Amino acid sequence: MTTIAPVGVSGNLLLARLSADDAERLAPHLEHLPLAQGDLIVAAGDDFSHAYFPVTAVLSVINNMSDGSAVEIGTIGNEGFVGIGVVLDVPTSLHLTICQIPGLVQRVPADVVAAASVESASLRRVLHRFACAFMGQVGQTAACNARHDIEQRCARWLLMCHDRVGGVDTFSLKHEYLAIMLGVRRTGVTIAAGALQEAGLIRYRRGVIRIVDRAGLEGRACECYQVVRDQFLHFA
Amino acid sequence: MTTIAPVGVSGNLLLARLSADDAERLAPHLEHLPLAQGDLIVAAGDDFSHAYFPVTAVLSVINNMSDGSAVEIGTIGNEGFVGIGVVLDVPTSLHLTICQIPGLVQRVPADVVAAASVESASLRRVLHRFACAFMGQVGQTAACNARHDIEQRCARWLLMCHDRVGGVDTFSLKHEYLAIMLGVRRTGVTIAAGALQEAGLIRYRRGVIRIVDRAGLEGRACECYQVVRDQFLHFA
DNA sequence: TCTGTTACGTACCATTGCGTACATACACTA
DNA sequence: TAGTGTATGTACGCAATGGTACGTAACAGA
Repeated sequence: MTTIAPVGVSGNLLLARLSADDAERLAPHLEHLPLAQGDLIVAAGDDFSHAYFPVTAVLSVINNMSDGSAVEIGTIGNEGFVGIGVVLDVPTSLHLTICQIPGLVQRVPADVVAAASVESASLRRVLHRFACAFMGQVGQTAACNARHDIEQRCARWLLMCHDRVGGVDTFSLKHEYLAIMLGVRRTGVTIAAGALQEAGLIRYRRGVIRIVDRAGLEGRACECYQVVRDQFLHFA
Repeated sequence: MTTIAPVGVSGNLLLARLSADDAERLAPHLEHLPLAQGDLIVAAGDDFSHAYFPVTAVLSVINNMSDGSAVEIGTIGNEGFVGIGVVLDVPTSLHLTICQIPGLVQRVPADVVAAASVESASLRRVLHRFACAFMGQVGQTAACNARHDIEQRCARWLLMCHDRVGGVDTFSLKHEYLAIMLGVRRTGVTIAAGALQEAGLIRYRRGVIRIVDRAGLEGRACECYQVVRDQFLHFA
């Protein structure tokens, strides 16, 4: 049981935006949790035990296919939370959510969040608005998967991660995981990432990527990066 | 101003499921509206004037791209409604929504639905649950677009339409529109539809399609059809 | 019945991405 | 410093799809 206080500028942006009153509803129940890559947040079909508010971790919301493959439909970092169903009276998660970039999350028991969002219109509003923004992200991803090539999507994904790890240019990410996220072959990512590295935009070293030229990367990414970012800013 | 009464078995399934009390909140404001193919429901960035409850019409929620192309991210028929933002305190629509299969819709002014869903937990619950189900559909579509080929997606789309037009085997649908929905070339749809027709599953005649062998069509569709349908049943 | 329009069918080549197999190189450990 | 596991790089044939152009057939209206 920890307070919301120590998170400071690198805390979860939704929590940081809450009124003192709303923050007080959650604070006694907030729990810090370090996550490693691959850690399970919630499985598809399971009930949410908590709502998760990433601080430095980046989480992937994943749609599993019957053939065992998986495709990421959305990414959630410190700008959002996992557990939209908790505030929509739907206890069960439709999707698998895992930790993609290791880091810290805060979590609050699902029933606390559910009750608090029933009581407080302002809290409800913050969480509902994120739900809409996330819906926008998933929709943009659907279109992106239909129309954009691997290199563009790869660049977009790296940018979205970069935004969320909080000023750090280097983070851990294997080609193989990125391939799963994008729903493409591992070698497809190797080729795309190779092109981005050749252009001097990123630097790969055995599972660790460094963003070298962010602006250049934005130029290679599809519009979806900007669209989703603008939607979040609009709903913030 | 019409009542909910005359819709009968072919009415909107969400409205039909409301308690007498909740139905009474909306009934005085319900308005019937016939729609033609292509009619605009709400444009991206516009505020919702109404929430729309399809009866026999099938609506497409569309993500526009900067190059002018468009990709459908979800389909809404008599099992749902358009205007999730209305009940989530987000007045603005992120997406373009148009009528894809002509038919009847019912609509209620946005402020009425918003107020009613604040007052009634049971109404809110029905609408929120649909919002989650729709999120599931959009997510499945994102994965589908990444992994499944045109013929599978084509079959899936036809089945989803067939489910929603209420027992009618024949409906109006040009290859060109379907191509836009799937985010593929028009000739790609022609080839896929040709294969389905060759197999005796459908019959095309200048913009009018007839579902001949529904079970066969289900065999050609990707898993996404069943997944989305099961999700809706689960949330109904 | 003629004619124009529209929707569908076909064809061709370029490109992308898949599936697979295998080679290389880095980092850790002994 | 050699060995080992793992992450990345490369290669090749094939299938799917894109972009484009053009042919054909059904329907509508004159």
